[in-house]
Amino acid sequence: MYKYVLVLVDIGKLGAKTFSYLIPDELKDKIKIGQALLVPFGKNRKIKAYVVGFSNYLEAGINAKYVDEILESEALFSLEYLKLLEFIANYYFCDIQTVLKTALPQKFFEKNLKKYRKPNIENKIFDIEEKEDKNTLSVEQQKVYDEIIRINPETSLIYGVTGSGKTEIYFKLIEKTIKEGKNVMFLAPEIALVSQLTIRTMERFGKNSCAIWHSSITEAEKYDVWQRLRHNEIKILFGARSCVFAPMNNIGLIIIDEEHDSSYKQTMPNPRYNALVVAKKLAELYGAHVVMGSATPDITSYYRAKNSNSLFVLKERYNSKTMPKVVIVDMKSERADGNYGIFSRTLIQNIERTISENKQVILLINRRGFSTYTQCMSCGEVIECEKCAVPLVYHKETGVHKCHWCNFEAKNLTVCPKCGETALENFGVGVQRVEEMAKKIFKDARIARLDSDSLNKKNEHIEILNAFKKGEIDILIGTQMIAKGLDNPNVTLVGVINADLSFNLPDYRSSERGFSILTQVAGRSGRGEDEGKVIFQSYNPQNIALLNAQAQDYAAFYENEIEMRKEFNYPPFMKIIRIILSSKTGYRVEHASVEIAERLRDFIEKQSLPEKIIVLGPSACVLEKIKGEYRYNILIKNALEDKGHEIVLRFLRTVILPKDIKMIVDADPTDIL
DNA sequence: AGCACGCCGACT
DNA sequence: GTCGGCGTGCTC
Repeated sequence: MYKYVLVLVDIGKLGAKTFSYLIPDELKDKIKIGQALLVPFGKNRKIKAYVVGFSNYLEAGINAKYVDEILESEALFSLEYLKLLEFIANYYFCDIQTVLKTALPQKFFEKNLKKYRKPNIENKIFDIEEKEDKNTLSVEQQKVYDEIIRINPETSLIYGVTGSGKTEIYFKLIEKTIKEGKNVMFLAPEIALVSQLTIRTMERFGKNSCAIWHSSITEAEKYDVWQRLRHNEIKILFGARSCVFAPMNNIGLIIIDEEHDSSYKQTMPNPRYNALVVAKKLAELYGAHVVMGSATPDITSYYRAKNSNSLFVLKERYNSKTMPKVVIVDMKSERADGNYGIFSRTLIQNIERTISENKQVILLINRRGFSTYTQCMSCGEVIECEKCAVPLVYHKETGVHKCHWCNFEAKNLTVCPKCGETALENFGVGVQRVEEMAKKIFKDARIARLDSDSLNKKNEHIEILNAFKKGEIDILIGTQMIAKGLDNPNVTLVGVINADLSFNLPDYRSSERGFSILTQVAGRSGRGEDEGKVIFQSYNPQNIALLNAQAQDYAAFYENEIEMRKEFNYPPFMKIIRIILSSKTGYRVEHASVEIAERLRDFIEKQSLPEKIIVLGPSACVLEKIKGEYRYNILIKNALEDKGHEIVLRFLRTVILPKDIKMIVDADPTDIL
């Protein structure tokens, strides 16, 4: 029997920590993992703490106190659950407390200790009419479904062009899983998509035993859903990234729709987890299956699926709709012909025709604000954010120069901060400029803009989308937000103002992202009866990824991309772990980075695994200064999967940094800027 | 978070 | 000379 119980407490902004307490005799055998205890903390304070483990010894110098009592005898999570979180902590190089703090609803840590009543909230915001199951699978869909069942891989990838009806296959799989008495977790990358999916699925399966889990549901609801999950009252759980932390038992199937989407990876605070990785681990723990789907799969997912006989392809559009016709317009020759505008003649003509036919247009410009940078025409100074070393972006609507990295805003900036001349000019094209130009050119058209800056006003986003759906808007102009999910049969033209933008970031995944965005927007065109058209404007029309996107040929894109990945040792051939060091003082981080990289190389050399782990850097990050912090990064490429990970983890445990230097470790980063 | 310890300005 | 400012650090 154990002497001490290991407990998680939540102490303010510093995050959660674990502490050890003595188990009093009367509570021996009664304390279990996942229970809430009342423990003394600091001077005459009592706080709530969750049981996360047991032990028989203490670190030197610690004076353990006794547990007061058990607050909630019913466990809120299981040992398996903790194991999952432990895996995440190791994989993403952070401590288990941080993972626990992210995973558990905040309500768990509430100060007041009064007993919780079950909140009388229905986690069902929808009015659902159950529809009859009259949708039969097409021959191709049925074939894919049968193959998945026959081969039965742990992880399947359905690669199907937009509109090929992946959802119908998901439904069949859900049906089968539920019949077998198991539960389903259904993930989508964004809350809006989760809602759509939920409605469709509930129409099909009824709304009983369904629930939703993502960062925007209320704490009370989360608490309620948590309890229902613990009592196995939920059969289908819909959610976004954080849904993988919901304590669902008896999972038989995890569906991950739009698996290529970068939202599945948490980039900001630790743990920087990827829901796909967690889902696979979850599935492993429960003997469940993972089924992923995408029209533009993640290169790594596709590679793995292809090489493990778990790739399933849907080639045809459902209801045999034709794919939209895609045209690339060479903006260089447009200039040579004297058109220096944002819109090519082809695009203008097509927009005019589309509107005159009472059809709708979507224009994508992957850049917020009015312009891309502001320069002084007197001294040449480019206006940068003082804290971030990136150009400030002019937002005409609000008359403000804004930093897209720290949200700093300079108001009424009319004179050059360096030379004092009134000679500032805005260069480059952002959504706001496109909107302005479009309003000038298409005077009679009803035009709206949708980007993350227009989200400030509540509900504006939804109102715009509704208006567009109702046909009250002719041209919808937006950033990549509009590339996803929009299903509007009246849209027959999609224009991409600058198709080169996404390809030109100094990052190994920029081609993949570019291809994916272009393919996704292209898929917004021609979803109804009429054939769709897509126009990509480009200054580099020979770009292979762009041509692949034009041909909507993922397989060709994949073949090119995988060659590059192989040649330069990028994923899937080697995994990346990125160490970012930062500090207010530039030379301090630089020195620390050099030292750490050296020690890391030594450490790895001692393992004698030549060429299996490569350490690159340190080098200044592409974004070398953010929020006043200078940034350096070390890139580790690892061909040993888990073993390499383990070596890096062991090394990192030996690192002690001066406190003015911060370190972030990002496993499988989505970008390396 | 709370509560203690700790080293510099204006007060009965 | 002291009361108290909230900066920093610790809580099993």
